[in-house]
Amino acid sequence: MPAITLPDGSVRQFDAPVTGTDVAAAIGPGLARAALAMKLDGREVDLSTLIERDASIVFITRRDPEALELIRHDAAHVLAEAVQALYPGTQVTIGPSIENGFYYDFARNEPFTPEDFPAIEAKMREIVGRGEKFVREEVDRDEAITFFQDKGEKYKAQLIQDLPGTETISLYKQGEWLDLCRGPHMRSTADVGTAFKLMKVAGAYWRGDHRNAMLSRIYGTAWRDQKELDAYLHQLEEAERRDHRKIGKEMDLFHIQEEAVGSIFWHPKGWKLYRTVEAYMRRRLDANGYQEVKTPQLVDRSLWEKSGHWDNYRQNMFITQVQDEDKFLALKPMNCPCHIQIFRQGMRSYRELPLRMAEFGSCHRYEPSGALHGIMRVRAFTQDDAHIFCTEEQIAPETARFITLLSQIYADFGFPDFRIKFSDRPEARIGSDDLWDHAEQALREACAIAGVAYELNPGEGAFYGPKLEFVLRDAIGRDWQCGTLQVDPNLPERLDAEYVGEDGARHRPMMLHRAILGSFERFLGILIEQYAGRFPLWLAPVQAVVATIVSDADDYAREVAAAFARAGLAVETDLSNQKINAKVREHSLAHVPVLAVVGRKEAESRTVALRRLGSQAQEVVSLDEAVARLASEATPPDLKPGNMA
RNA sequence: GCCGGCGUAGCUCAGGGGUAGAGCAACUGAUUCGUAAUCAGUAGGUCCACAGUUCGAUUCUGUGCGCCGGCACCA
Repeated sequence: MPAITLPDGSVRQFDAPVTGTDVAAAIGPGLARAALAMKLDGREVDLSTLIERDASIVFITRRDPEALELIRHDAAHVLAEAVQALYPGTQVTIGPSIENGFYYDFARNEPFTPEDFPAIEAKMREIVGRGEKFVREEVDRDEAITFFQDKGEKYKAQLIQDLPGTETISLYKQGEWLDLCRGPHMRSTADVGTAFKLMKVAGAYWRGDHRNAMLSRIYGTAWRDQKELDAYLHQLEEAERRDHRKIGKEMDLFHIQEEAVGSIFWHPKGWKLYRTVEAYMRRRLDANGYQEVKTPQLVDRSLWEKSGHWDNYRQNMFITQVQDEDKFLALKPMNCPCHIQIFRQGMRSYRELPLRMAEFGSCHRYEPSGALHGIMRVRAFTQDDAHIFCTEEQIAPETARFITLLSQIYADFGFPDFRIKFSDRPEARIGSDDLWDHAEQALREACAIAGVAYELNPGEGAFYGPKLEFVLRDAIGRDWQCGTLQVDPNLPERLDAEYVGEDGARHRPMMLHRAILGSFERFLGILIEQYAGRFPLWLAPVQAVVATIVSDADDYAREVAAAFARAGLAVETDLSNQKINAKVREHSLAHVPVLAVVGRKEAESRTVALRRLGSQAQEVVSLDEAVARLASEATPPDLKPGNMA
């Protein structure tokens, strides 16, 4: 007879097997109404699950974080039913809950369009309104396969076929409609509520494999209530406003045009921003024991053959041939082979290790057209690349040192939070298990030393070694890998890098590929979105505009601008024949952080009226004080007094 | 690369089988004004490219290119 333990530690005895529904009802009518599902001994299950033995229960109500996932998963089922009701002959495949919502992949000859959404949403509301109970049914595997095959649902039949033989096959019914599903579900379709919205249609490969058929995916978002849904939609709108492509245009930072797809035309202001970031990075690297180098763009095929890129990466490389010559040169897609060439010059000693070789390396990769995205994913980019040549014992301390540097740099750019993914050995790999054990252990150790947490990304390491990936999130919620650190024993081997050890013998160094920004292009895109174009003063490409109220102040305005410029500030003047209101508006829209307004009063008293972006307030200060204050604020974080690296 | 959508002035967009329109920006003139748009005027277009249908295509059809959203890719 089951004894049920509740989260508060209390125990309830039942003299016959009970369901979660029974237990909730026994506790009280409020809970009976609110409970959507439960955790039975830690496992999420339907409320209707029969409990025959002693167990602990935690009920899941709409308030709980787990509820969102249930709502979204159930919404996917409701979407599938609605689509099959409206478009007979459509096959269902899978429909999971995802961050912020859900999707369902359908197989249908006609693709869906957003014009179909109102009808589908109406049908979904109807299904939710009916409040059909979700009923779980466990079935025999072969019967289930036959059942779905007879229905013409060949994808579902295949799914079951490929499930491991030990897996229980369960179906969930909602009224007449049913779907293969592991569960759990809430009580009925009514629990989905009405705070959902279909968002977009997309193509997606069956089972995520590009060799398979392309299915029609419908994305939706679903929330606990209308308020949450509205907030989410509002957040999306806000994110769109921050899109770096839009702001890049508004602030005149860069453009891309058809004749150079995937490459960026940096405009003066954009390039100023780029140079600010580059100069900062260079100072940080210099202060951290890196040696900067510069290596060739065009490198003969033979080096790529030795490095293995010619065999494994050629389809992504831009290859050139000079007229009348039989030689193939390739634009480098990465810098590592070139860095090894520098390492190989002369004889290296163990005393030189760890040797940290950095390059702002211009790389070209022929990325698939569909991968291109503004300045975040391009074909011509500049990595803040470095390779650390070291011994096996130095992997952990060097990695820890790297993480510390990276954290400092991300913090300076306004990203105190980032995610670390630890990718360990993949199926297809080279190198002994012993070597992998060592390398993985070293990375784990480094994370421990640096005091950072990571998530495991199993099997996602490079074929030659494990890696850490450092991920930042853009305004629209997309994740971008920026930093990386990869352990590579392979390339030094292939390209024959060696050093003389303490023992007088020759040894292979380890190589750590590492980047912090990833590429300047991607990182600047993320920076633009992070600040929505309202950069902190040290990053802003135009730091101040001196604007006049009357033309009598023109001379003084020029004087103010000259004083600002002498203090190293990027300053412009606006002597145009416009009202101050118009000037304020114009430069605010251009995201200029400081507006220094001068009229007759300021010219006479040798002051300026400072107005900061995003504030209505103005502060009148003396010219000298304005210069001192702004110059100090515009100092890059690594050059601030007391903050030197 | 694949699926879908889109491509009209510098920008944001409207329109539509009879060779195009708005607002902002630009330019000219007037205005000298105290913190988010002063007024008036002028100029600006191979309606992405090519082919087809048509008396006639920017509009319809096809192909290509590019962009956007996904998917796949991302040493």
